[in-house]
Amino acid sequence: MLTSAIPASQLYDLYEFATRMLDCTSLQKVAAAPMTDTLTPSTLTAAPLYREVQLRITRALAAGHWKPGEAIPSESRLAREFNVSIGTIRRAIDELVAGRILVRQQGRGTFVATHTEDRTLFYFFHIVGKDGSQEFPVSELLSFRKERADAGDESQLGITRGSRVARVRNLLTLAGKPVVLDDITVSTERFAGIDEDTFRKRQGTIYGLYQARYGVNVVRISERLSAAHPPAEIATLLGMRVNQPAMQIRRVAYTYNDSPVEYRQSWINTADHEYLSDLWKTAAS
Amino acid sequence: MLTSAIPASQLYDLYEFATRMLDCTSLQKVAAAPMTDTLTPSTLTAAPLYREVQLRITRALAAGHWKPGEAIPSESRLAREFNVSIGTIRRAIDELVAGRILVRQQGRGTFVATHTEDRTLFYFFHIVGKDGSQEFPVSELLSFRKERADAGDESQLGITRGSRVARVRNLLTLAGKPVVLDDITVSTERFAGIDEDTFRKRQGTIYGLYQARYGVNVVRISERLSAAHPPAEIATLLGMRVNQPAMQIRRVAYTYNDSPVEYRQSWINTADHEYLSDLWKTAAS
DNA sequence: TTCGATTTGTTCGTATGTATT
DNA sequence: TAATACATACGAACAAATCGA
Repeated sequence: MLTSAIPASQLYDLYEFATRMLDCTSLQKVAAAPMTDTLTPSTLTAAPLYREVQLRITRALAAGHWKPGEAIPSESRLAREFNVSIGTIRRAIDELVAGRILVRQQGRGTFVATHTEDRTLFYFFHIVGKDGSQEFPVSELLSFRKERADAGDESQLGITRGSRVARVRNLLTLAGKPVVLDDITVSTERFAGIDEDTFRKRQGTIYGLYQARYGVNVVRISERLSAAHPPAEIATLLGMRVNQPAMQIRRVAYTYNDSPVEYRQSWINTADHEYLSDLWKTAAS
Repeated sequence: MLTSAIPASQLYDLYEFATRMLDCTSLQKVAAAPMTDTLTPSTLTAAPLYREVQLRITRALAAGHWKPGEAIPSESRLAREFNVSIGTIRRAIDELVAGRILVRQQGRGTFVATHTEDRTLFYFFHIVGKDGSQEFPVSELLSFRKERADAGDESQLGITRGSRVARVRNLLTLAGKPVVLDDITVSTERFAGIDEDTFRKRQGTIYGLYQARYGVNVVRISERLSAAHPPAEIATLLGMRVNQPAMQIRRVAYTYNDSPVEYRQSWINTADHEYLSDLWKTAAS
């Protein structure tokens, strides 16, 4: 859930935003302390300063203050606004960049990451050919329904049972073969007015749709995989014989502050494809 | 997920990234430049200074200069040795810490990560109960053989066909039930004198054994998952009925410099357990 | 094309805080 | 208590990329 009390519809300029944050932050004494003076050990700093800055930037992102694809204010500007050194700003942004939430570009600025870029796609899409080839999936909408949330939705999405949800069935094709069947559930409260056409006529990925049209920025996913025999209906859709094993994935997608926004149950035909879990090649190779 | 309008030529960000890193390796001349002198901007430094430092620290680790569990020299000492500022040293170490290769402890020092700590175990072990519970597996050695490398070993481990390998079959039990069957292959060249007793009488994890006894530090793994019917023999070992689906995992474990050291084919009984892929909860939550 | 302003990237140095021994 | 080591924060200077005049 969004921790900020600021409605996303409202727009504040940065200064106003910063002051408001100063007012409503509980750790205000830290930030309000005169940084220009020598750092008095009065602090009681439960958290270091860069975490406070990071938290406030994250809150601004969650509040939709800076839209995906847009630049956030420059480091020097943020340093002035928050009254901290530019090094502290960089430190705060570092982790957001590492978490693919922000993207830095030398000479241009720092931007809110979008789901429209190639490299972010394979951060969330892990199906590759058994020969190791990475292909872009072709998406086909199979069905769209509006229903009431069940127990599973309640536990995975943190919404109350009986609230309204949209369920989308989507088929992904790789190299002409059906490979992934997704059953997607989202709350229609968060995605107000979502309908079949929204999905059908979208450009790009589903997470790109969430981001561009609803301001919901998926920044992290958690997946649980197992092997099972899919129901006959699903086996057919995936072009599988009955009694052939498939991989089942249950995914929860999160936006800022670990707030769950989408629950997705998938079946994967692993005849020619597999799930790649590559625990990050860091630069420390 | 995506309409495949993008040419396949743009696919490989990872590849591009890896290549850049390779270039880094080939920039040895830079690293060989006398760091003891004042840093002349003459360098042709394609890579920044902190990368050079990082590379040299990594090389020292790979050379077994500092053993797992031991402290590396202090930041101030390293700064003197390399004749760079302490900030540059910290920057170089940052990524190694993020990659779980080093561990910092305030007031104590910076240590080479070991596979004996609880928290590092679940970095490489992803099987959890379907209720989300994380248990410590009990390991049982089923067989040990020495053979010649086949084509699979050649491609996965980068060793020549016909060279000597050791093959270990290992069963992992969780909460009293057999869940994971591992078929492990390593080169006896890298693990000289390895035998059945080495595995049987080890303390702790297998990667802990590699680390403590052979100085081989596994720092990264890459896994490819699919669903299949296991052979009857394996189904029996896992307490599964025939024709019941299981998850198959092919894992390559790497040490420093992306050098492969172990190839492991696993079967998972996903009746009560599943594979957890949790793309890092960063502190930026 | 050149130039200058802006923005991020790198490196240095210093001071101080905090945890460990 | 003192010394050591990592953690945080500040600031300065310059490099490199970008963009528009």
